[in-house]
Amino acid sequence: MGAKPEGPSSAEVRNRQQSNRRATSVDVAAESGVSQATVARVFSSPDKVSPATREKVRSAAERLGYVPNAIARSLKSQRTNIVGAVVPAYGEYWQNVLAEFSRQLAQRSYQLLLFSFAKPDDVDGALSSVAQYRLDGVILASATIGQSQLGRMQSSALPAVAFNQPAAEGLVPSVSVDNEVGMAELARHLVDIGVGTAAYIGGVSSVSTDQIRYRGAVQELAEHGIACPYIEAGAYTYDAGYKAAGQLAQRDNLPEAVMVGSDEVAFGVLDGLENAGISVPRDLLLTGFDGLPQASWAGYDLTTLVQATDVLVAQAIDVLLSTNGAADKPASVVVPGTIRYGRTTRKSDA
Amino acid sequence: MGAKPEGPSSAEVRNRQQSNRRATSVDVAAESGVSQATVARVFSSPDKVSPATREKVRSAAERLGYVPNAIARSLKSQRTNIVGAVVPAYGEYWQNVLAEFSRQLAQRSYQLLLFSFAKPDDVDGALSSVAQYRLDGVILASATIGQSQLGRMQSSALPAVAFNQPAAEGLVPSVSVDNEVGMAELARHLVDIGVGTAAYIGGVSSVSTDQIRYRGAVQELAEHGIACPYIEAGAYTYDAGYKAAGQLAQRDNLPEAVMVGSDEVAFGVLDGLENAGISVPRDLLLTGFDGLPQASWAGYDLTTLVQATDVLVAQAIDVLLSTNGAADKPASVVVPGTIRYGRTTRKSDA
DNA sequence: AGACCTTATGAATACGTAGTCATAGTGTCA
DNA sequence: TGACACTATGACTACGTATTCATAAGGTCT
Repeated sequence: MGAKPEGPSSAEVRNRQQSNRRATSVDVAAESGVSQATVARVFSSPDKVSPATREKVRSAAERLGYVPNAIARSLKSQRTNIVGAVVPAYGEYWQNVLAEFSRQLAQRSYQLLLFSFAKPDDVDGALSSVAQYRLDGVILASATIGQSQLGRMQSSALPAVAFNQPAAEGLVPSVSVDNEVGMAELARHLVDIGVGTAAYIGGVSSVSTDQIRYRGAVQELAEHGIACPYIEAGAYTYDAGYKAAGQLAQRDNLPEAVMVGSDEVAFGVLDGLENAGISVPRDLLLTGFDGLPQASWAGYDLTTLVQATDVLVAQAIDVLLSTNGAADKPASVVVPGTIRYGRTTRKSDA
Repeated sequence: MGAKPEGPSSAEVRNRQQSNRRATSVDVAAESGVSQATVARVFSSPDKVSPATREKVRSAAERLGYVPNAIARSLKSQRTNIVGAVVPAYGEYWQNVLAEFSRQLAQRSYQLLLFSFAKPDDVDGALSSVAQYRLDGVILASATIGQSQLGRMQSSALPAVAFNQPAAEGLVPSVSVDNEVGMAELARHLVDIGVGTAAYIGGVSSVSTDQIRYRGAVQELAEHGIACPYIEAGAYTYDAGYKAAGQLAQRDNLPEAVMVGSDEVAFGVLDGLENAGISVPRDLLLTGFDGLPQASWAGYDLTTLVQATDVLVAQAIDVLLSTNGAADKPASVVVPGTIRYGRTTRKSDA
């Protein structure tokens, strides 16, 4: 008789497993002989509970396999500990950014809820989806989020931060790399090594980062009397770059250098040029933008502007989670980039 | 007097904006003169409400800027419409898989909640985090999720599916590419083109996919009297492959072909070999595994086993969302891969 | 010892929705 | 016309937790 450890409790357990219902704080309260309020306190503010009670509750919880229900917690406390991210489904750059967000948010014990979209048209759907979950904040990545959509965000109570989306400045707090200066510095580098003619290959000309990066290149080059025609690849993909390079190669007057608006496109351009018999850097110099991991791979070894993704992301999270209602004007953080000097601008005839 | 469209309503709006509180179904009910229940029905099962009422409620909701609260809905309905994903934070392969999951889940109007981890030790934290949210299911990616952790998943009520994680078979429903046969087919391809000696470079030898892929290579090669020593790169990264290639190059007896357990490592191996003056495919043939987008890039043009990520993901989602309690044994889906023939196994002396 | 403060706990309530049950109204058939 | 089926709607409750308020116990100070 005396060897029976906890009679009613194990019956409890069996009942619950049978009914296949997760244990609640009420169950734990009954099991440990305290009130539901105390159970809640044990899991949310343990120091308000005496050590003895705490232990009693903890062990009861363990026995029942109790896990606090974050949904209920969120409903009551009005915070979800979840940050949303509206991001394009594809693209090396965004995948890297996303991974970094996820990592840093996890460190702060936030989760990341993903709202990805394949086509720009899907953004609306993603955004209205976002509104349903009462997130603690939302990251708006991708420049294909329109002004009107940003405006709607602005009027909603949801804290938001635009990531690398210069067009959002003034509407929504934003964090970006210094696109214009970065591209200008790359241009300056080309000037320094004696380039006399150049061209620029962008992804999609209507995208704000594309425009600003191009502007940086044009202005810097113009100061040295160098023109810089714009070529549109049509997408931010390897293939688009590959094709653009093919067309460029057919021209009779090849520029001495080509500046590409993003690394992923630049890889395509590089391979496309080689395929057309144009050797980089022998026949033509090449620069990228973003600083993707692949840019450092020996196969490419691309000169590019490296975005400090970790810093950008850290800033974005700071802005997002410290959005006190007292913000009169949306913050707008700009982080400088760093040039990575690769073989694609190493003049062989130097 | 008669020109005043809706007196109390606009006051309502102002009050709410002032108090900065989101409108609820109760507010909408008051505004439109119906009960809260009817408002709820308009948004969850519209066909149970007469068209007239429906319209009345919709317009009131619009006026108040009402958006249904998914948290409350989830609490009540016991389903969240959210699927969790436990995934390594880094690695090309996982990033691609994740993007595909996100895309396909969005299509089925599910959201993806990300639990990424940087080190294998962080998996525990991620998993206990997962348990708090009452997700509709969870995707366990990465082979670094241990057996005991899988066992715990199994006993929890949460539907789970292991993605490309052969070790999980029998414990948890799983979906994988056919690692063993895939690698064997690559080996067979090498045999067919006359390779006489080979080596295998894996990532981490304790990982189950690594072991199974190696087994596939070894067995097929053994049938043709070819040995295949195992070399461990130490990580599933470009750098690890690059270093491994450097060490391999110092040997005096170079194999005719090297099979690498994953594309990302293979890229490193390729560049590392070239760096050591070993030309692929002239001096050595090379195969990868996974079928990353970069494998098709002209710069690499790698022979590899392409995983049909879209199919794998679709299968995983199916298994996850159709997990009827009636499943006696965990399903275990294996999807065949397809060889991509690139320049890295194109014998120049043929 | 009385007044007072601190700590630990419980009872009760609210978060915003979905679903159950009851009810009034409307139409159908014999 | 009465019995019956069906539709549209409202009142009410439950989901599982956090928090406020009240209360009891214990400790401290003069």
